[in-house]
Parts: sequence; C-alpha cells; structure tokens
Amino acid sequence: MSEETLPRPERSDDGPGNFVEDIVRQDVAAGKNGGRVVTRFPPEPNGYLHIGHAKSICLNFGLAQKFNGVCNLRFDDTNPETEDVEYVESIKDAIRWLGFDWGDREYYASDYFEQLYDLAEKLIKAGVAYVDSRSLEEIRETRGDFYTPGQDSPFRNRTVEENLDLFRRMRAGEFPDGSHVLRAKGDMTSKDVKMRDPVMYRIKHARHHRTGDRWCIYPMYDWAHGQSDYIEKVTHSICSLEFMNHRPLYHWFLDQIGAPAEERPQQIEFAKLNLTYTVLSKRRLQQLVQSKLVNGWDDPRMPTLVGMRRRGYTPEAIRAFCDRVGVSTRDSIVDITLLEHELREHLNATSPRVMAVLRPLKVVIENWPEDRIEVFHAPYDPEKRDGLSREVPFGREIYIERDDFAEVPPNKWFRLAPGQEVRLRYACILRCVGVVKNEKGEVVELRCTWDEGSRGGAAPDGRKIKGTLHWVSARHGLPAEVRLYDRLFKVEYPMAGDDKNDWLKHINPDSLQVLTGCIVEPSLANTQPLDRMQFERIGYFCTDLDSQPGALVFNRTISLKDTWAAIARKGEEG
RNA sequence: UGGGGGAUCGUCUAAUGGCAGGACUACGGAUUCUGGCUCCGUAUAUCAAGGUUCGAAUCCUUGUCCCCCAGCCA
Repeated sequence: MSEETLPRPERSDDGPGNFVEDIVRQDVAAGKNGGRVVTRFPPEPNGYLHIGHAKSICLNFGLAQKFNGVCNLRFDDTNPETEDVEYVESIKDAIRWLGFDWGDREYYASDYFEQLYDLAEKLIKAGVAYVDSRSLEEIRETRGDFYTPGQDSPFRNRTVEENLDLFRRMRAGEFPDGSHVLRAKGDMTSKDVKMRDPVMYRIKHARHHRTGDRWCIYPMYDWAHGQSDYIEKVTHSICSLEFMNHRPLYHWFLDQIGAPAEERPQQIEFAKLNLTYTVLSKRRLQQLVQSKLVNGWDDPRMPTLVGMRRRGYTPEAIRAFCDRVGVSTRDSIVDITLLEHELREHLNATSPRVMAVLRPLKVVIENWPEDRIEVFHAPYDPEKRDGLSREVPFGREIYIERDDFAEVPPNKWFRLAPGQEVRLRYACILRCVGVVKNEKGEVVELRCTWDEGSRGGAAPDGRKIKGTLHWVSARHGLPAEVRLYDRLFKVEYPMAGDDKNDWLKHINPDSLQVLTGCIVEPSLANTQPLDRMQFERIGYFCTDLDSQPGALVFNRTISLKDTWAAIARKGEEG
C-alpha cells in the first residue's frame, strides 16, 4: 500500500452517505481548509424551485449540518434580463418550507459586482484579459468548433492601457449592447472549447432587480461563480454534471486572481435528479404554465415545490426521498414510485383519518327509525390510539361510495351486494335487501337493514365481516368539491422522443378530474387550507387554497395503495 | 471527425482485489373494523470480449452504448 493511499472514508451512521460526503469527510479529516466546511445553494432567481432543486438543497444544507459547517444561500443574479425579486421571494419560501435555514447567510452575486470588477481590472493589468470589439457572430465564427481550433481575435493584442480605457468606458455606459465584451486570454487552440478566450463581461443596458441602473456590464457565469465562491470562502462548490466541462476554467480563473491553494473552493459535480412521468427543466415547466396546460406554478400537478406543497406533499417526505435516491455521477431517472412511497409513509404516520364519499350512492336503512340519530366516536388515528377522536353522526339515510356496491359481485368481492353483509366503519353491520333503479336501469338507491346487535361495528356473534365501508350521514354530510390529481404525463419517459417537442404530446389528459357533489363528514366544516387528512379507504387529501367554509375543496395528494384494483384487473384478464 | 464524463436487479443505490447487499417496484402469504398500515416470503443485476490474479463489479486491453460541451444563459 502506497503512502498516498487515503484511508477508506468512514461512513456515518445516519443516512446512506454518498461520494460527495466521502470527499468532504476526507477533507475534514486531512485538515483541509482548517477543517471548515462551507457549501452553498446558488439558484438563479429566474424561476420556481422544483423537486430537482430539493435534491441539491438537501445535499448542500445536509452536508453543512453533518460537518458542523454552514451553507450559504447565494442568488446567482448576473443576468438581469431574466431575473426578478418575485423569484427571490418564492425561492426563499420554498427553502424555508423544505425545512432549511440559512440564517444571515443570504448572499447575492450582485453584491460582488464591485469586487468582481476590480478583479477583472487586475486581470487586464496582468495582460490576461482584453476587450474584444467584434460582433457576437464574428466571435462565434472564430471560436472554431469541436474539430477545428479557434483563431485569435485581432483585438487580442491591445495594450493594457487601451483595454483598461475601453473596459472603464464599457462600465461608464459609453457603448451600446453587444459592441464590446471583456474576454480572458485563454488558449484559442485548446481542445477544451471553454478555454478559448471565454467571455467575462457583456454590455447589457438592463435594470437589475437589486442594483438597479448602477451597472450596464454584467459578469458571465464562469467568471462570477467561482470568484463568488472564493469571496464567500466556500470550501465545496457542488454543482451538476454539465458543469464538469467548466471545471478547468473554474480553476484557471482562480489561478489568475491568485487564489492561494489552501483557500480555494473545490468544484464537485453530481447527477441532478430526473423523475419518471415528469419533466424537470425550468424551460419546460415554464412552457406548461404559459401554454395553460396547468393552472400556474403552484398547480398541484407541477413538480415545483409550491405545487407539491399545494398538492399536500410534506417537506419530510421530500427530504426522505432526497436521502433515499442518493448522490452519484451517473445520469439516472428515478422511479416516481419511490417519491410516492416516501409520501405515503409520512402521510400514513401523520394524517388524521376522516370519512368522505366521493361518488355518493344513497342507502336507506329500513329498520332504523326515521328520526333516530346516533353519534359515534371515531378515532382520528386508529393505530396509535392517541385518544383523539371526532363525533360522527349516523341516521336512517347515509351515503356510501358507488364503487362499493355491485349488483353482480365479481369473485372475491368483500363489499356490498344484494343479500351480502358489510360493516360500516365505526357504526354497524349492514345487509343489502333491495335495489332501487331509475327508468334507465341505473342503481339510484339501496335498501338495507342493520344488525341491531352491531352498534359501533362489532359483530355480536363474532362472525367475520370481510368488508368495511366508509360512509357519511345524508342529513349531516357536507357538500364538497374534490380534485383528483394524477401524473401529468402518460408515459414514463416524456423526454425520450427524438423530436424535442414530443414531450408535450405525452401530457395526460386526465391528470385533473374535478368531482363535485362529494359529501364529507361534518367534522371537516372548519378545515383550513393545507390541512392534511386521510379519507379512509380512498387516499390522502389536503384542503385546497380555494377552499372556504361552506364551499369546501380538497386535493387528492395521493391514493392509498389499491390491492383490490389489481385483483379486479386479474379477474378480468383471467 | 474533437474534448470531458458514465455504464451493477425493471428503478435508484452499496461494494474500494475476498459471500454482489439495501430500498422502491412486482409477485405470494399472514394479520386487519381502512382490500390501507404492519409482518413474513419469492423473483430479478455487474455493457461485451479478452487478459492479469488463488480470487475481478473493482486492475489492464479492445470494443459497444449513453450523457455533456461550439450563449454576449446559468
């Protein structure tokens, strides 16, 4: 074993760990950066955060927590034409909602414009940056391509004095957009196209959401980002795979400004998140919003954090998911069932249970007196028996789910059918003795009798009742609208097509189904937006932002697993 | 035709020359006043070929496939 071989990194007990964590752990153990760990989450404020960003947020903030470091929130606001404070606020909300706190470490690349400018002058004085006064087209044409080297700009040999003068006048606003750029003197013959005299500054007479009209030149990403990391003393600058191509330039700029070896940030790339049945690029998400395929950025079908919040996702579930998917350097597409699993897991543990009937079918209990009302006490949490319960009134007329009755029951049917018994949850045992149909032959009402010994739902003789149905008293139930959400795309890989616009063809036309005429139990009368609950036997729901007392609206966050659906499907096939 | 990366169950991820493990999914069963939850079980993987080695997912060679790069976007 050579002396240079580093010891195998110890894995921590909490969580699965990943290669980035291994690197940080080794760095800390080796005393690099004096053992400090500083990460950063660097969103550009030009869009809403989505589940993919959550992975990065969890990684960066998680690393800081794990190693007693800090994580900066830094807005990468170097392109005023696309950025806005609206996004800054939404990004901060989303990060807070996810459960992370950046304390007072809220930074903006625009806060460093002056320092960045000074550094740029330093590079000019050192002869490694020059003002190129050609058009965008000319610059592009002479950059060469993957196979042919670029050619030096005729302005490459301007004197330091001339460059300085021009650059200062660029800043002073003497030139129109596109007339000059500041370029670094890289190597126009480099096989690495990024090194062919990268542009550092461009002229943009645009108002910036923070600096207003103070600047009319703005730094490019490659120049701004690494130097901002350095200014903030970031130790580990974690970004996605496509920036791997930028890493040589990242280090080259750090070399040029004379960043001491022991203080320079290290760029580490990881594979960003992709999800089945989902698109996760800002541009495409924006397209969905603008073309009104969804109702805004917070549409519950959107993979944005605001959308997921409105849908009823919990931050805990999203964080658990991010931990679970791991971090690696290979492109991957995570099965959305993993996300759904974490969601159900957390919702199952935390959601109060209530009853709601989505597609009501009236049931008249013939041997129950007309005006007799019974109030049952039903626990909010049947598993933990935490003592909390609500009152659920019961009477002669109730509603059950249409799907819970079959005139001709298929195999293994545990639910209601003529002559068959079921239990009404927490209420009693019921037998169907008659079916009322309309002139079209549709079932409109069920006539039933109840077993008078089964008050509360227990069988007096201990007989097994296989099926238990949810129900709502007709007299006490509250009307409600329920919005059923499904995956936004019909296919697993919407982006798989050769044609770049094929993904839009895979939109699921049934991703939103609005049910009116639903009936929920009276305990929900005062529910507030974003309250979460389980509708027993149906799924997890949350009260929508549109909901009001007297006009209740619920979103289906996710259905319960439905074993019966699989059995029924097989019954049909077989 | 250049450069930079990457290939492990259907999916995500472990392994750092020494029993290919875990989770999700799927399937089967037990339990159940939610056809939920829980519990138990089953199935499925090292891109290919060659080499080094007692021993290879791991090292070497050759090949194949996938991703990224030619913004005055980030």
